This record gives sequence, C-alpha cells and structure tokens, in this order.
Amino acid sequence: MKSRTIAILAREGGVGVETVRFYQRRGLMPTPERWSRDGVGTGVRRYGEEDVRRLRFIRSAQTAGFTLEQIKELLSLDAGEDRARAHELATERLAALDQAIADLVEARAALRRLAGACASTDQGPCPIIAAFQGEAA
Amino acid sequence: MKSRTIAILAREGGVGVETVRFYQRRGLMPTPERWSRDGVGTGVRRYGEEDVRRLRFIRSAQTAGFTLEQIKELLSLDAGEDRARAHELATERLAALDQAIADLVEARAALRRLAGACASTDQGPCPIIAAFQGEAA
DNA sequence: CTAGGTTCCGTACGTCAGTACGGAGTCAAT
DNA sequence: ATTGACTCCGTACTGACGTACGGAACCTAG
Repeated sequence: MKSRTIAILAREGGVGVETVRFYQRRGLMPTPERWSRDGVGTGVRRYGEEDVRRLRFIRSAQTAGFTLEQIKELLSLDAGEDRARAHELATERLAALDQAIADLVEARAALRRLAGACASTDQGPCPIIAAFQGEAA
Repeated sequence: MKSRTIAILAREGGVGVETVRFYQRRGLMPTPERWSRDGVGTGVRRYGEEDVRRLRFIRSAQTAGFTLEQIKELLSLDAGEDRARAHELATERLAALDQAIADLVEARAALRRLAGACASTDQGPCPIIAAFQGEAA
C-alpha cells in the first residue's frame, strides 16, 4: 500500500516534488508520518493510492477553475455530510464555468476573424484590433 | 476628440485608473503629451476613441488567453505588414484555446456529476473526489 | 562502507497581473 | 482665491501559484 516516495507520488500525479510539498504546506495534501522499516533513523514519508487520487483531484479541480483555497474546502467536505455546502460550491463554479466557456468561445470567434483576415497573402495592413470588435465584454 | 481624462478612459474601458497606468508602463497603452489649454502649467493627458478601442482590445485579447507581452506584440503588429507573424500568433493561440475549451467542458461534466451526486437530500457521504474520476488529464 | 541519489525543511525567489500609497501638481466650480 | 477632486509619478505591496536553493539526514547499490 503506502509504498510511494514523494517523487513517485509527484510523477503519478503529474506535478513536481516541490509542488507536492507546496500543497502539503497549504494543507491540501497530508504529510504522513515518516516510516523507517528498521527502526533506525527517522525514515522517509510514504504515500499510497489514496494520495494519488487526491493529487489528481486537485489538478482536475484546478482546471475547473477552483482556487487552492476552495479545493481545500472541497477536500475537507469530501465524504462528509455537508451536501448543501458542496452543492453550493459546485453550482457556483458551474455558473462561472459556463460564463468562462462562453467567453472563450467568443474569443475563439474573434481569433478566427483575425486569423482569417491576416491569412491571405494579400498585401496591406492587418487589422488586428478591428478583428476583435463586436464583443460582449 | 481627445477629451477624456484617464479616469474616463479607464471607466469606458472597464478597468481602473491604476490599470491604465500599468499598461502605459508596460508599453501597451500610449502616454500622450500633457495638454494645458491655457498654456499655464504642464496640464493633464487626454485620450480619444482610439485609446478606448485599444484598451478594449487588450481586455478581449486577455480573455482569449494572450499574455500582456503577446498583446503588446499584437498591438505593434496591428495595421502592420507582417501578416505571417500575426497569423502565427493567432493560430497558436487558437489551438491552445480549443484545448482550454475542451478542458473546461470536461470540467463542467465533472462538476455536474458532483452537483448531481451532492444535490439530493439523501443522507450519507458526498463523494466529491470520486465525481472527478474519469478525466483525460 | 562508501558514493550517489533522494528526502526533508525552511526560506527565498520568480511570474503574472495588477493594486495601493503618498506627496506634489493641476483643474473646475464656487 | 480657495476648496475639493483628479492627475502624475515612483515605488512598494498583494495574491495566486509555484520553483529554486542549500545543507543535513536518509536510503540503496555496488
């Protein structure tokens, strides 16, 4: 079970060792006890599947636009009974996410205009600013 | 024409005064000459339509995920002849944008699972981390 | 048992995009 | 002419998210 060193955990989670340590300092990842098999010295911390899942969740939640603070709260809510709060955080973020997606789709349209306008081998000026006119903000 | 003070420009562009000044320092916005109507004193800078459009462009390009450095380059390219470079920047960003949109759509699906799982009035634990399993990364 | 690679830890530094502050100058209205 | 709001400018600080450094302890293979 708990057989991974921090480097292996980091690799499986797709982040750097320093990032895991950073998450530990921020309270997002646990800091397990050191583990010395022969009872000599203080040993080294070991991590399991659980920790990998947790780490991957953090990355996913970040993609969803949660801040580390919010992710920390979600983690503390996980498997807890406070459905109301979890639901609240999720739907709040869902709305923001829909807005963000809409904005990006808008932006993509503008970029297509830009790419289109500046793609041809025609001579003359390339109206970059103009390509972005007609936005909702 | 050039009748706006920096506060009015900022308001019309949807940013704060300090942000405009920040963009000036970064070379994204021009720093027009001071303008004293009666020739007394050093006067105050005034801005026109052109500047409002430029400011709005900056905001839109930011939504599209360009960094301020890249936006600066786009602005220097605007109305210039370097179509190749403009096209390159646009298509590069377009690809990144498509990826970002795909990620967000993924994230939205995960959030819907989460909201769904934690919406009911059922008792019991709320599997937040589990709701995010099944991602592409 | 020694050499090397890792881990651990605190602290410092880095980037991006602002935001705030403080004092002097300027403008507009009363 | 004075008051009060706004401008200008440099410099410093913020916040989110890491990334780097350096020395001591530790673990593993040869």
